[in-house]
Amino acid sequence: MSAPNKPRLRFAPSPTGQLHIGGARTALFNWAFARRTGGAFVLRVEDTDPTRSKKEYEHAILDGLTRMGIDWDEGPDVGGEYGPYRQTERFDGYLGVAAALFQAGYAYRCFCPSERLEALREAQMAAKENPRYDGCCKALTKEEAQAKISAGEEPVLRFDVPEGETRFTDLIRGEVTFQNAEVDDWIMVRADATPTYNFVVVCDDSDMQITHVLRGEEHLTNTPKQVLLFEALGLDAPIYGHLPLMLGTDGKKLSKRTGDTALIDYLDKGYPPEAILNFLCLQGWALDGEHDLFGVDELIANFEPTDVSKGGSIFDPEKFLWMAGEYVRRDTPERLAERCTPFLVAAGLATLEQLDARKDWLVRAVAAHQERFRLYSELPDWIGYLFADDAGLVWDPKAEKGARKHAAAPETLAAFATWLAARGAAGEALEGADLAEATKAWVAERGLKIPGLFQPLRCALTGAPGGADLFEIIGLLGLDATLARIADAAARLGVPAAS
RNA sequence: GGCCCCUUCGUCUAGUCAGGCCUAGGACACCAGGUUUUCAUCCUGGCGACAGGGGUUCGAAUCCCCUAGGGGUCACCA
Repeated sequence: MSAPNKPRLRFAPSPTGQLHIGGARTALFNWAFARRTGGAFVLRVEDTDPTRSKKEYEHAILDGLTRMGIDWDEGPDVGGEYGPYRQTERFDGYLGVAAALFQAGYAYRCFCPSERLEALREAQMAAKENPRYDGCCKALTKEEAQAKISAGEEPVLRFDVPEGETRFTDLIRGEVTFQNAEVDDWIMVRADATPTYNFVVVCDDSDMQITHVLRGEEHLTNTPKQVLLFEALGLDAPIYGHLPLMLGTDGKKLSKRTGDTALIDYLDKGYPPEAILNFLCLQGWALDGEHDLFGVDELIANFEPTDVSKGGSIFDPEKFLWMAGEYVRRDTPERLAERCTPFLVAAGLATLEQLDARKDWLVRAVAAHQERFRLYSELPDWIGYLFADDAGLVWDPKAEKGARKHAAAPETLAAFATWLAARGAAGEALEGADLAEATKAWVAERGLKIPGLFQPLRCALTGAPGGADLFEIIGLLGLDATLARIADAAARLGVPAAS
Protein backbone atom coordinates (compact mmCIF):
# COMPACT_ATOMS: atom_id res chain seq x y z
CA MET A 1 0.00 0.00 0.00
CA SER A 2 2.16 2.84 1.22
CA ALA A 3 5.60 2.95 -0.26
CA PRO A 4 8.52 2.90 2.16
CA ASN A 5 10.09 6.25 3.00
CA LYS A 6 6.87 8.02 2.35
CA PRO A 7 5.76 10.11 5.31
CA ARG A 8 2.82 8.88 7.29
CA LEU A 9 0.87 11.57 9.08
CA ARG A 10 -2.06 11.30 11.39
CA PHE A 11 -4.77 13.31 12.99
CA ALA A 12 -5.91 11.80 16.25
CA PRO A 13 -8.91 13.54 17.74
CA SER A 14 -10.68 12.31 20.81
CA PRO A 15 -14.44 12.17 20.32
CA THR A 16 -15.28 14.20 23.39
CA GLY A 17 -16.80 17.16 21.62
CA GLN A 18 -17.23 18.92 18.33
CA LEU A 19 -14.20 19.35 16.09
CA HIS A 20 -12.37 22.34 17.49
CA ILE A 21 -11.26 24.99 15.05
CA GLY A 22 -7.70 24.48 16.31
CA GLY A 23 -8.05 20.77 15.73
CA ALA A 24 -9.24 21.50 12.23
CA ARG A 25 -6.05 23.44 11.58
CA THR A 26 -3.95 20.62 13.00
CA ALA A 27 -5.72 18.18 10.70
CA LEU A 28 -5.30 20.55 7.78
CA PHE A 29 -1.56 20.91 8.24
CA ASN A 30 -1.01 17.19 8.69
CA TRP A 31 -3.13 16.52 5.65
CA ALA A 32 -1.38 19.15 3.56
CA PHE A 33 2.02 17.74 4.42
CA ALA A 34 0.92 14.21 3.59
CA ARG A 35 -0.56 15.32 0.31
CA ARG A 36 2.46 17.40 -0.64
CA THR A 37 4.85 14.57 -0.01
CA GLY A 38 2.70 11.82 -1.43
CA GLY A 39 2.52 10.28 2.00
CA ALA A 40 -0.43 8.86 3.86
CA PHE A 41 -2.88 10.67 6.07
CA VAL A 42 -4.35 8.54 8.82
CA LEU A 43 -7.32 9.30 10.98
CA ARG A 44 -7.27 7.70 14.39
CA VAL A 45 -9.93 8.03 17.03
CA GLU A 46 -8.58 8.39 20.54
CA ASP A 47 -11.53 7.19 22.53
CA THR A 48 -9.80 5.75 25.55
CA ASP A 49 -11.78 7.89 27.96
CA PRO A 50 -15.04 5.96 28.21
CA THR A 51 -16.82 8.61 30.22
CA ARG A 52 -16.27 11.45 27.80
CA SER A 53 -16.11 9.70 24.44
CA LYS A 54 -19.29 9.70 22.41
CA LYS A 55 -19.98 8.02 19.14
CA GLU A 56 -21.93 11.04 17.95
CA TYR A 57 -18.87 13.22 18.34
CA GLU A 58 -16.83 10.81 16.28
CA HIS A 59 -19.37 11.21 13.51
CA ALA A 60 -19.39 14.95 13.95
CA ILE A 61 -15.62 15.16 13.66
CA LEU A 62 -15.41 12.98 10.58
CA ASP A 63 -18.25 14.94 9.05
CA GLY A 64 -16.56 18.23 9.81
CA LEU A 65 -13.35 17.14 8.12
CA THR A 66 -15.26 15.90 5.12
CA ARG A 67 -17.16 19.12 4.79
CA MET A 68 -13.85 20.93 4.74
CA GLY A 69 -12.61 18.72 1.95
CA ILE A 70 -10.05 16.96 4.09
CA ASP A 71 -9.91 13.26 3.25
CA TRP A 72 -7.95 10.43 4.82
CA ASP A 73 -6.36 7.31 3.46
CA GLU A 74 -6.91 5.19 6.53
CA GLY A 75 -9.39 5.58 9.32
CA PRO A 76 -12.16 4.03 11.35
CA ASP A 77 -14.65 4.30 8.51
CA VAL A 78 -12.44 3.35 5.58
CA GLY A 79 -10.14 0.90 7.30
CA GLY A 80 -6.54 0.37 6.27
CA GLU A 81 -3.72 -2.05 6.77
CA TYR A 82 -2.86 -0.75 10.23
CA GLY A 83 -6.35 -0.89 11.68
CA PRO A 84 -8.43 -0.83 13.63
CA TYR A 85 -8.33 2.93 13.93
CA ARG A 86 -10.32 3.28 17.10
CA GLN A 87 -8.24 2.89 20.23
CA THR A 88 -10.93 1.10 22.16
CA GLU A 89 -10.66 -1.61 19.53
CA ARG A 90 -6.95 -1.96 20.11
CA PHE A 91 -6.91 -2.56 23.86
CA ASP A 92 -5.54 -6.10 23.69
CA GLY A 93 -2.45 -4.93 21.89
CA TYR A 94 -1.74 -2.20 24.40
CA LEU A 95 -2.03 -4.54 27.33
CA GLY A 96 0.39 -6.92 25.70
CA VAL A 97 2.92 -4.14 25.32
CA ALA A 98 2.33 -3.06 28.88
CA ALA A 99 3.01 -6.56 30.13
CA ALA A 100 6.20 -6.77 28.13
CA LEU A 101 7.38 -3.42 29.41
CA PHE A 102 6.61 -4.50 32.95
CA GLN A 103 8.51 -7.77 32.49
CA ALA A 104 11.48 -5.90 31.10
CA GLY A 105 11.53 -3.58 34.10
CA TYR A 106 10.53 -0.37 32.37
CA ALA A 107 7.37 -0.07 34.37
CA TYR A 108 6.24 -0.86 37.88
CA ARG A 109 3.01 -1.44 39.71
CA CYS A 110 1.70 1.21 41.99
CA PHE A 111 -0.92 0.49 44.63
CA CYS A 112 -1.23 3.98 46.00
CA PRO A 113 -4.88 4.88 46.31
CA SER A 114 -6.13 8.06 44.73
CA GLU A 115 -6.63 9.54 48.15
CA ARG A 116 -2.95 9.15 48.97
CA LEU A 117 -1.99 10.66 45.65
CA GLU A 118 -4.25 13.62 46.21
CA ALA A 119 -2.95 14.17 49.71
CA LEU A 120 0.59 13.91 48.41
CA ARG A 121 -0.12 16.46 45.72
CA GLU A 122 -1.67 18.87 48.17
CA ALA A 123 1.19 18.53 50.59
CA GLN A 124 3.69 19.15 47.83
CA MET A 125 1.80 22.16 46.61
CA ALA A 126 1.59 23.54 50.13
CA ALA A 127 5.32 23.08 50.48
CA LYS A 128 5.76 24.83 47.12
CA GLU A 129 7.21 21.71 45.60
CA ASN A 130 6.32 20.33 42.24
CA PRO A 131 3.50 17.87 42.49
CA ARG A 132 4.73 14.49 41.37
CA TYR A 133 4.60 10.86 42.33
CA ASP A 134 7.09 10.07 45.06
CA GLY A 135 7.99 6.60 43.83
CA CYS A 136 6.51 5.02 46.92
CA CYS A 137 5.59 1.72 45.25
CA LYS A 138 8.73 1.44 43.21
CA ALA A 139 10.53 -0.24 46.07
CA LEU A 140 7.90 -2.94 46.51
CA THR A 141 9.22 -6.45 46.11
CA LYS A 142 7.51 -8.92 43.85
CA GLU A 143 6.18 -10.76 46.89
CA GLU A 144 4.77 -7.61 48.47
CA ALA A 145 3.08 -6.66 45.25
CA GLN A 146 1.69 -10.13 44.79
CA ALA A 147 0.34 -10.09 48.31
CA LYS A 148 -1.51 -6.84 47.67
CA ILE A 149 -3.00 -8.24 44.50
CA SER A 150 -4.09 -11.37 46.34
CA ALA A 151 -5.71 -9.08 48.88
CA GLY A 152 -7.78 -7.65 46.06
CA GLU A 153 -5.89 -4.42 45.48
CA GLU A 154 -5.80 -3.23 41.88
CA PRO A 155 -2.58 -1.53 40.86
CA VAL A 156 -1.88 0.96 38.14
CA LEU A 157 1.17 0.56 35.97
CA ARG A 158 3.63 3.41 36.04
CA PHE A 159 6.40 4.10 33.60
CA ASP A 160 9.75 4.16 35.36
CA VAL A 161 11.35 7.33 34.04
CA PRO A 162 15.12 6.86 33.92
CA GLU A 163 17.81 9.33 34.95
CA GLY A 164 19.21 11.76 32.48
CA GLU A 165 17.60 14.07 30.00
CA THR A 166 15.44 13.71 26.94
CA ARG A 167 15.89 15.74 23.85
CA PHE A 168 14.28 15.78 20.49
CA THR A 169 14.33 17.97 17.44
CA ASP A 170 11.05 19.70 16.91
CA LEU A 171 10.30 20.62 13.31
CA ILE A 172 9.01 23.98 14.39
CA ARG A 173 10.95 24.73 17.54
CA GLY A 174 14.28 23.08 16.98
CA GLU A 175 16.11 21.30 19.81
CA VAL A 176 13.98 20.84 22.90
CA THR A 177 15.42 19.39 26.08
CA PHE A 178 13.73 18.14 29.22
CA GLN A 179 15.43 16.94 32.36
CA ASN A 180 14.02 13.49 33.11
CA ALA A 181 13.88 14.44 36.77
CA GLU A 182 11.10 16.80 35.72
CA VAL A 183 9.12 14.00 34.15
CA ASP A 184 6.77 12.21 36.50
CA ASP A 185 6.48 8.44 36.66
CA TRP A 186 3.27 8.64 34.68
CA ILE A 187 0.53 6.08 34.60
CA MET A 188 0.39 3.81 31.57
CA VAL A 189 -2.43 1.55 32.64
CA ARG A 190 -5.19 2.47 35.05
CA ALA A 191 -6.41 0.34 37.92
CA ASP A 192 -9.30 -0.81 35.77
CA ALA A 193 -6.78 -2.12 33.26
CA THR A 194 -7.50 0.54 30.65
CA PRO A 195 -4.49 2.22 29.05
CA THR A 196 -3.91 5.96 29.14
CA TYR A 197 -3.29 8.49 26.40
CA ASN A 198 0.48 8.84 26.52
CA PHE A 199 0.84 5.10 26.38
CA VAL A 200 -1.58 4.28 23.59
CA VAL A 201 -0.35 7.15 21.47
CA VAL A 202 3.09 5.65 21.40
CA CYS A 203 1.81 2.17 20.68
CA ASP A 204 -0.32 3.44 17.83
CA ASP A 205 2.14 5.84 16.31
CA SER A 206 4.57 2.97 16.31
CA ASP A 207 2.15 0.33 15.03
CA MET A 208 0.80 2.64 12.39
CA GLN A 209 4.29 3.56 11.25
CA ILE A 210 3.67 7.24 11.80
CA THR A 211 6.70 9.25 10.74
CA HIS A 212 5.66 12.81 11.57
CA VAL A 213 3.45 14.14 14.29
CA LEU A 214 2.16 17.67 13.94
CA ARG A 215 0.07 18.56 16.95
CA GLY A 216 -0.76 21.46 19.19
CA GLU A 217 1.79 22.98 21.49
CA GLU A 218 -0.17 21.84 24.51
CA HIS A 219 1.35 18.43 23.83
CA LEU A 220 4.92 19.64 24.12
CA THR A 221 5.29 18.49 27.71
CA ASN A 222 3.88 15.08 26.77
CA THR A 223 6.60 14.57 24.26
CA PRO A 224 9.41 13.56 26.60
CA LYS A 225 7.15 10.91 28.11
CA GLN A 226 6.43 9.54 24.68
CA VAL A 227 9.99 9.73 23.46
CA LEU A 228 11.17 7.89 26.56
CA LEU A 229 8.62 5.18 25.92
CA PHE A 230 9.74 4.79 22.35
CA GLU A 231 13.26 4.35 23.67
CA ALA A 232 12.14 1.72 26.15
CA LEU A 233 10.48 -0.12 23.29
CA GLY A 234 13.67 0.09 21.30
CA LEU A 235 11.96 2.15 18.61
CA ASP A 236 12.64 5.43 16.89
CA ALA A 237 10.20 8.14 17.81
CA PRO A 238 8.51 9.97 14.99
CA ILE A 239 9.51 13.50 14.12
CA TYR A 240 7.47 15.95 16.12
CA GLY A 241 6.32 19.42 15.25
CA HIS A 242 4.37 21.40 17.79
CA LEU A 243 2.06 23.95 16.27
CA PRO A 244 1.63 27.28 18.00
CA LEU A 245 -1.64 27.66 19.80
CA MET A 246 -4.54 29.54 18.37
CA LEU A 247 -5.47 32.17 20.90
CA GLY A 248 -8.65 34.03 21.66
CA THR A 249 -8.82 37.80 21.67
CA ASP A 250 -7.80 37.62 25.32
CA GLY A 251 -4.49 36.09 24.35
CA LYS A 252 -5.33 32.79 25.99
CA LYS A 253 -5.98 29.43 24.48
CA LEU A 254 -9.03 29.74 22.25
CA SER A 255 -12.10 29.05 24.34
CA LYS A 256 -15.80 29.69 24.18
CA ARG A 257 -15.29 32.78 26.29
CA THR A 258 -14.17 34.85 23.35
CA GLY A 259 -16.03 33.29 20.45
CA ASP A 260 -16.97 30.15 18.67
CA THR A 261 -14.45 27.37 18.94
CA ALA A 262 -16.11 24.61 16.98
CA LEU A 263 -15.71 24.27 13.26
CA ILE A 264 -19.38 23.46 12.95
CA ASP A 265 -20.33 26.84 14.41
CA TYR A 266 -18.62 28.59 11.54
CA LEU A 267 -20.10 26.25 8.99
CA ASP A 268 -23.53 26.81 10.51
CA LYS A 269 -23.03 30.56 10.33
CA GLY A 270 -22.41 30.27 6.64
CA TYR A 271 -18.69 30.88 6.38
CA PRO A 272 -17.64 29.47 3.02
CA PRO A 273 -15.62 26.31 3.69
CA GLU A 274 -12.85 27.57 1.41
CA ALA A 275 -12.62 30.72 3.49
CA ILE A 276 -12.37 28.71 6.68
CA LEU A 277 -9.59 26.62 5.22
CA ASN A 278 -7.77 29.66 3.89
CA PHE A 279 -8.08 31.52 7.15
CA LEU A 280 -6.89 28.54 9.15
CA CYS A 281 -3.79 28.38 6.98
CA LEU A 282 -2.94 31.91 8.01
CA GLN A 283 -2.85 30.99 11.67
CA GLY A 284 0.79 30.16 11.90
CA TRP A 285 1.65 29.83 8.27
CA ALA A 286 1.93 32.13 5.27
CA LEU A 287 2.15 31.37 1.59
CA ASP A 288 4.63 34.13 0.80
CA GLY A 289 3.74 37.02 3.02
CA GLU A 290 2.17 38.88 0.11
CA HIS A 291 -0.88 36.88 -0.72
CA ASP A 292 -3.47 36.14 1.89
CA LEU A 293 -6.00 34.58 -0.43
CA PHE A 294 -5.12 31.15 -1.68
CA GLY A 295 -6.63 27.74 -1.93
CA VAL A 296 -5.73 24.30 -0.72
CA ASP A 297 -3.86 23.57 -3.92
CA GLU A 298 -1.38 26.26 -3.06
CA LEU A 299 -1.24 25.10 0.52
CA ILE A 300 -0.46 21.58 -0.59
CA ALA A 301 2.10 22.73 -3.11
CA ASN A 302 3.96 24.85 -0.57
CA PHE A 303 3.33 23.63 2.94
CA GLU A 304 6.46 22.93 4.92
CA PRO A 305 6.18 22.33 8.67
CA THR A 306 9.45 24.11 9.31
CA ASP A 307 7.89 27.30 7.96
CA VAL A 308 5.23 27.34 10.64
CA SER A 309 5.74 30.19 13.06
CA LYS A 310 6.52 29.55 16.70
CA GLY A 311 4.40 32.15 18.38
CA GLY A 312 0.73 31.73 19.11
CA SER A 313 -1.73 33.61 16.97
CA ILE A 314 -4.75 35.53 18.09
CA PHE A 315 -7.77 34.54 16.11
CA ASP A 316 -9.09 37.71 14.47
CA PRO A 317 -12.82 37.48 13.74
CA GLU A 318 -12.73 40.68 11.66
CA LYS A 319 -10.25 39.36 9.20
CA PHE A 320 -12.07 36.07 9.08
CA LEU A 321 -15.27 37.86 8.13
CA TRP A 322 -13.46 39.84 5.47
CA MET A 323 -12.08 36.64 4.04
CA ALA A 324 -15.52 35.04 4.02
CA GLY A 325 -16.72 38.00 1.95
CA GLU A 326 -13.86 37.57 -0.48
CA TYR A 327 -14.90 34.01 -1.13
CA VAL A 328 -18.55 34.94 -1.49
CA ARG A 329 -17.66 37.55 -4.09
CA ARG A 330 -15.44 35.17 -6.01
CA ASP A 331 -17.95 32.38 -6.17
CA THR A 332 -20.24 31.86 -9.13
CA PRO A 333 -23.81 33.03 -8.57
CA GLU A 334 -25.03 29.54 -9.38
CA ARG A 335 -23.01 27.82 -6.72
CA LEU A 336 -23.56 30.63 -4.28
CA ALA A 337 -27.30 30.31 -4.72
CA GLU A 338 -27.05 26.63 -4.05
CA ARG A 339 -25.03 27.13 -0.91
CA CYS A 340 -27.27 29.89 0.37
CA THR A 341 -30.48 28.00 -0.23
CA PRO A 342 -30.49 26.17 3.12
CA PHE A 343 -30.04 29.49 4.90
CA LEU A 344 -32.94 31.05 3.00
CA VAL A 345 -35.11 28.11 3.92
CA ALA A 346 -33.98 28.25 7.54
CA ALA A 347 -34.82 31.95 7.63
CA GLY A 348 -38.33 31.07 6.57
CA LEU A 349 -38.32 33.06 3.34
CA ALA A 350 -39.44 30.16 1.22
CA THR A 351 -39.50 26.41 1.08
CA LEU A 352 -36.89 24.39 -0.65
CA GLU A 353 -39.46 23.45 -3.29
CA GLN A 354 -40.39 27.05 -3.94
CA LEU A 355 -36.77 28.01 -4.41
CA ASP A 356 -36.07 25.03 -6.61
CA ALA A 357 -39.03 26.02 -8.77
CA ARG A 358 -37.38 29.28 -9.72
CA LYS A 359 -33.70 28.59 -9.59
CA ASP A 360 -32.78 31.00 -12.35
CA TRP A 361 -34.55 33.80 -10.57
CA LEU A 362 -32.75 32.95 -7.34
CA VAL A 363 -29.40 32.98 -9.09
CA ARG A 364 -30.17 36.45 -10.39
CA ALA A 365 -31.20 37.59 -6.95
CA VAL A 366 -28.00 36.25 -5.46
CA ALA A 367 -25.90 37.84 -8.19
CA ALA A 368 -27.52 41.21 -7.55
CA HIS A 369 -26.48 41.06 -3.91
CA GLN A 370 -23.27 39.10 -4.18
CA GLU A 371 -20.91 41.88 -3.22
CA ARG A 372 -23.00 42.85 -0.24
CA PHE A 373 -22.87 39.84 2.04
CA ARG A 374 -20.05 37.86 3.57
CA LEU A 375 -21.73 34.89 5.14
CA TYR A 376 -24.37 32.70 3.58
CA SER A 377 -26.48 33.42 6.62
CA GLU A 378 -26.45 37.12 5.83
CA LEU A 379 -28.22 36.74 2.50
CA PRO A 380 -31.75 36.33 3.91
CA ASP A 381 -31.53 39.78 5.45
CA TRP A 382 -30.46 41.26 2.15
CA ILE A 383 -33.11 39.67 -0.03
CA GLY A 384 -35.96 39.17 2.42
CA TYR A 385 -37.87 42.01 0.74
CA LEU A 386 -38.15 39.93 -2.42
CA PHE A 387 -40.29 37.44 -0.53
CA ALA A 388 -42.41 39.94 1.39
CA ASP A 389 -46.00 40.92 0.76
CA ASP A 390 -46.32 43.90 -1.55
CA ALA A 391 -48.58 45.78 0.79
CA GLY A 392 -47.33 46.89 4.18
CA LEU A 393 -43.68 46.17 3.52
CA VAL A 394 -41.69 46.79 6.67
CA TRP A 395 -39.66 49.94 6.25
CA ASP A 396 -36.35 50.57 7.92
CA PRO A 397 -36.60 53.96 9.69
CA LYS A 398 -33.54 55.17 7.79
CA ALA A 399 -35.11 54.24 4.48
CA GLU A 400 -38.36 55.96 5.34
CA LYS A 401 -36.58 59.05 6.53
CA GLY A 402 -34.71 59.23 3.24
CA ALA A 403 -37.92 58.84 1.30
CA ARG A 404 -39.72 61.52 3.30
CA LYS A 405 -36.96 64.02 2.62
CA HIS A 406 -38.63 64.48 -0.72
CA ALA A 407 -41.96 66.28 -0.29
CA ALA A 408 -43.12 65.35 -3.77
CA ALA A 409 -42.35 61.67 -3.31
CA PRO A 410 -45.97 60.43 -3.54
CA GLU A 411 -46.58 62.29 -6.78
CA THR A 412 -43.22 61.36 -8.20
CA LEU A 413 -43.78 57.71 -7.40
CA ALA A 414 -47.25 57.74 -8.89
CA ALA A 415 -46.02 59.38 -12.07
CA PHE A 416 -43.16 56.94 -12.30
CA ALA A 417 -45.54 54.03 -11.88
CA THR A 418 -47.70 55.32 -14.70
CA TRP A 419 -44.68 55.75 -16.91
CA LEU A 420 -43.36 52.31 -16.00
CA ALA A 421 -46.69 50.65 -16.69
CA ALA A 422 -46.86 52.32 -20.09
CA ARG A 423 -43.36 51.18 -20.79
CA GLY A 424 -44.35 47.67 -19.90
CA ALA A 425 -47.39 47.84 -22.13
CA ALA A 426 -45.13 49.01 -24.96
CA GLY A 427 -42.98 45.96 -24.45
CA GLU A 428 -39.87 47.88 -23.52
CA ALA A 429 -37.19 46.64 -21.16
CA LEU A 430 -38.28 46.55 -17.53
CA GLU A 431 -34.95 45.86 -15.89
CA GLY A 432 -31.25 46.40 -16.04
CA ALA A 433 -29.24 49.02 -17.86
CA ASP A 434 -31.88 49.91 -20.44
CA LEU A 435 -34.42 50.73 -17.80
CA ALA A 436 -31.83 52.62 -15.81
CA GLU A 437 -31.02 54.79 -18.79
CA ALA A 438 -34.61 55.47 -19.60
CA THR A 439 -35.44 56.24 -15.99
CA LYS A 440 -32.64 58.75 -15.69
CA ALA A 441 -33.85 60.44 -18.83
CA TRP A 442 -37.37 60.49 -17.40
CA VAL A 443 -36.09 62.08 -14.20
CA ALA A 444 -34.20 64.73 -16.14
CA GLU A 445 -37.21 65.53 -18.35
CA ARG A 446 -39.33 66.22 -15.33
CA GLY A 447 -36.69 68.49 -13.83
CA LEU A 448 -36.19 66.20 -10.88
CA LYS A 449 -33.02 65.22 -9.14
CA ILE A 450 -32.04 61.55 -9.11
CA PRO A 451 -32.44 61.06 -5.36
CA GLY A 452 -35.91 62.59 -5.61
CA LEU A 453 -37.12 59.43 -7.29
CA PHE A 454 -34.55 56.87 -6.26
CA GLN A 455 -34.77 57.27 -2.51
CA PRO A 456 -38.56 56.93 -2.29
CA LEU A 457 -38.46 54.21 -4.89
CA ARG A 458 -35.91 52.18 -2.98
CA CYS A 459 -37.93 52.55 0.16
CA ALA A 460 -41.07 51.53 -1.70
CA LEU A 461 -39.54 48.43 -3.25
CA THR A 462 -37.25 47.18 -0.50
CA GLY A 463 -37.92 49.16 2.63
CA ALA A 464 -34.17 49.27 3.10
CA PRO A 465 -31.82 52.24 3.06
CA GLY A 466 -29.33 50.47 0.84
CA GLY A 467 -29.10 47.47 -1.37
CA ALA A 468 -28.81 46.17 -4.87
CA ASP A 469 -29.16 48.16 -8.05
CA LEU A 470 -32.72 49.50 -8.26
CA PHE A 471 -33.27 48.24 -11.78
CA GLU A 472 -32.08 44.78 -10.94
CA ILE A 473 -34.58 44.92 -8.12
CA ILE A 474 -37.41 45.92 -10.43
CA GLY A 475 -36.48 43.05 -12.68
CA LEU A 476 -36.47 40.61 -9.80
CA LEU A 477 -39.76 41.87 -8.44
CA GLY A 478 -41.54 41.99 -11.77
CA LEU A 479 -43.86 44.71 -12.98
CA ASP A 480 -46.86 43.77 -10.92
CA ALA A 481 -45.13 43.67 -7.60
CA THR A 482 -43.21 46.80 -8.44
CA LEU A 483 -46.37 48.73 -9.23
CA ALA A 484 -48.13 47.36 -6.17
CA ARG A 485 -45.30 48.42 -3.88
CA ILE A 486 -45.09 51.84 -5.44
CA ALA A 487 -48.81 52.36 -4.99
CA ASP A 488 -48.61 51.24 -1.39
CA ALA A 489 -45.66 53.53 -0.71
CA ALA A 490 -47.24 56.52 -2.41
CA ALA A 491 -50.21 56.14 -0.13
CA ARG A 492 -48.11 55.70 2.98
CA LEU A 493 -45.86 58.62 2.19
CA GLY A 494 -48.89 60.77 1.48
CA VAL A 495 -49.70 60.90 5.17
CA PRO A 496 -47.30 62.03 7.90
CA ALA A 497 -45.08 59.43 9.54
CA ALA A 498 -46.72 57.53 12.37
CA SER A 499 -44.12 58.47 14.91
C1' G B 1 5.56 28.31 41.72
C1' G B 2 8.78 24.39 38.76
C1' C B 3 9.59 23.05 33.86
C1' C B 4 9.00 23.94 28.64
C1' C B 5 7.93 27.24 24.68
C1' C B 6 7.39 31.99 22.65
C1' U B 7 8.19 37.69 21.55
C1' U B 8 8.22 42.23 14.01
C1' C B 9 2.44 47.45 13.11
C1' G B 10 -3.94 46.89 17.47
C1' U B 11 -4.41 41.78 14.73
C1' C B 12 -2.51 37.82 10.96
C1' U B 13 2.22 37.79 8.91
C1' A B 14 7.04 38.45 5.19
C1' G B 15 12.03 39.13 6.32
C1' U B 16 15.58 35.62 10.94
C1' C B 17 18.25 29.37 9.49
C1' A B 18 22.79 31.19 4.95
C1' G B 19 24.03 39.53 8.92
C1' G B 20 24.22 44.33 4.23
C1' C B 21 18.97 44.32 -1.20
C1' C B 22 14.88 46.63 5.37
C1' U B 23 14.75 54.64 5.38
C1' A B 24 11.18 46.66 7.73
C1' G B 25 7.00 44.49 2.80
C1' G B 26 1.79 42.58 2.42
C1' A B 27 -3.19 41.81 4.59
C1' C B 28 -7.34 42.88 8.22
C1' A B 29 -9.03 46.90 11.10
C1' C B 30 -8.96 52.22 11.44
C1' C B 31 -8.70 57.32 9.18
C1' A B 32 -9.01 60.58 4.69
C1' G B 33 -10.30 61.10 -0.38
C1' G B 34 -12.44 59.13 -5.16
C1' U B 35 -16.16 56.07 -8.08
C1' U B 36 -21.57 54.96 -7.39
C1' U B 37 -28.94 56.07 -7.43
C1' U B 38 -28.28 53.87 -1.98
C1' C B 39 -25.65 50.14 0.68
C1' A B 40 -21.78 47.31 -0.52
C1' U B 41 -17.88 46.54 -3.85
C1' C B 42 -13.82 48.86 -6.11
C1' C B 43 -9.58 52.54 -6.47
C1' U B 44 -5.98 56.04 -4.13
C1' G B 45 -3.53 57.83 0.11
C1' G B 46 -2.54 57.82 5.45
C1' C B 47 -1.70 55.85 10.37
C1' G B 48 1.19 51.98 12.41
C1' A B 49 6.08 47.33 14.63
C1' C B 50 11.75 44.76 14.97
C1' A B 51 9.75 44.05 23.82
C1' G B 52 14.15 46.37 26.67
C1' G B 53 19.41 46.26 27.64
C1' G B 54 24.19 44.59 26.72
C1' G B 55 27.60 42.40 23.45
C1' U B 56 29.94 40.31 18.44
C1' U B 57 30.66 42.92 13.65
C1' C B 58 32.74 47.76 9.07
C1' G B 59 27.43 46.59 9.41
C1' A B 60 22.10 43.19 13.34
C1' A B 61 15.04 42.69 12.93
C1' U B 62 18.57 38.83 11.62
C1' C B 63 24.20 35.87 15.73
C1' C B 64 25.30 35.55 21.45
C1' C B 65 23.98 36.85 26.64
C1' C B 66 20.78 39.06 30.27
C1' U B 67 16.12 41.24 31.72
C1' A B 68 11.00 41.88 31.08
C1' G B 69 6.44 40.19 29.27
C1' G B 70 3.14 36.39 27.34
C1' G B 71 1.59 31.38 26.75
C1' G B 72 1.50 26.09 27.65
C1' U B 73 1.90 22.27 31.16
C1' C B 74 2.20 20.02 35.85
C1' A B 75 -4.78 14.08 36.28
C1' C B 76 -5.95 6.67 37.17
C1' C B 77 -8.33 13.69 30.52
C1' A B 78 -6.73 13.62 25.85
